[in-house]
Amino acid sequence: MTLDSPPLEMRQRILQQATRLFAQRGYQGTSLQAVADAVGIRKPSLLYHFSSKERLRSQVLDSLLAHWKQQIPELLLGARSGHDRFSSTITALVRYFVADSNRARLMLREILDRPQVTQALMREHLQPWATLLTDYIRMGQQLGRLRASVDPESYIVMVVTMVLGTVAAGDVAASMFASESPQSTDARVAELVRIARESLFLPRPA
Amino acid sequence: MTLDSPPLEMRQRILQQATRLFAQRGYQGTSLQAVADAVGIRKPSLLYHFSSKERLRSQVLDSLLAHWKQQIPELLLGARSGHDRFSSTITALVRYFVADSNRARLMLREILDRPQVTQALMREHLQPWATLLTDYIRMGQQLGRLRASVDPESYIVMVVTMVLGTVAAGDVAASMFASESPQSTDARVAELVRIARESLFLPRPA
DNA sequence: CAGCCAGCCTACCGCTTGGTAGACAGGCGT
DNA sequence: ACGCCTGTCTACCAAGCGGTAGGCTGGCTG
Repeated sequence: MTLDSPPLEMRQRILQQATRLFAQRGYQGTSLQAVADAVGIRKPSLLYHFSSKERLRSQVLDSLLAHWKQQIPELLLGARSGHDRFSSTITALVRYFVADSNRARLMLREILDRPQVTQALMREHLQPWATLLTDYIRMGQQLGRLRASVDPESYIVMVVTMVLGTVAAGDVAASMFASESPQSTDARVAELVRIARESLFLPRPA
Repeated sequence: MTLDSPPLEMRQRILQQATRLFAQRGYQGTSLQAVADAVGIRKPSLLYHFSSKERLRSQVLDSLLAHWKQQIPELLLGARSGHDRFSSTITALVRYFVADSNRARLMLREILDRPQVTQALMREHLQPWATLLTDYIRMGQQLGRLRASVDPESYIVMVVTMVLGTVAAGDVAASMFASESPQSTDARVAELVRIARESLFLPRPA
């Protein structure tokens, strides 16, 4: 058989489909057969590239975190003022997850399925940046620009939780309103940013 | 064999264990065998009470929503003023999920696993109360007590998302900070309430 | 006291699962 | 030209799955 199109890195085609399926149906809800079907190969061919389902999971996760590890620094170190930092950070965070909601779903599922493993992963990859952000907040508080009542650590965690939750579960949660509501993801994201901003910054002194 | 202790409504013992296991390991990740073991009976005995795994799932969910359908009205209709209503509603919401975090985990898992089915369920059970809450917010806005920039529907959805996310994923998300951080669930809940309040109410005119 | 039936059991079924063994095809270096 | 090695395949396996058939037992009812 002749291949007219290049194989396009089978490994990455598998990772892509596995990411999608794990995010949508969960790890336990996705069979290797289903992944193989989605890619268009047989199951043993899949197991040739990833020697077990568990290894496939961990490499799917790795590829997601690698993306982060590369993008976070430039975003966080780019902005100048406090307001700049706030909006650039939060819009980058939101944009990353909105661009492909499977990222949020996958992350949330891992948190639910394997809390301890995921804890270790987050600590390893995110801790320096998280503490950097809390430092910024404490600085802003001392300068009198941010509310003194903000608990920096909890605030960061809450914002991340909001973003993850909104992207992964927003549409469904929004269905508690009438079916023909004009509510969109954009509207919810806008409200998220508003909530995050107004609960962080002090109102301008007149 | 003699039964010295009364059977204590086997159905509910099963529902209880199934709720716990579905919340912790997910529906697909929980075998009927595991549920039967947790209860202390054999698998066919379980299937005598719930004729299929799918039916067990739906009745687990029903029992959770029934709790809501009973508690929500009294909480929402009890409070008087706007501030009363805000704090009583949000603390009731938080307390319900904090009391047993499996409730939040289960809800989140259902949202991820079966978005459409869960959408229908939420609409059916929550819609009247959700719209009641948005009415309250709009009233508060016209009275000049709540920020005009609040988008009522999105705001409600965001608060619910925050509560669910905080209870179900808070501990794990908090691990992005150093292992020996003194951060507790209580601290995060307090910050949640602060965020919700400060982004909703207008600051007191001096 | 006889019969029934709710409730739990043992034994089993077909099917899917994650994973393995081993054949085969094509490209590549020697 | 030859052997080798990468990548895919068919065929298979044991284990676990959700679910069924049917037997036993003990308490309630006629």
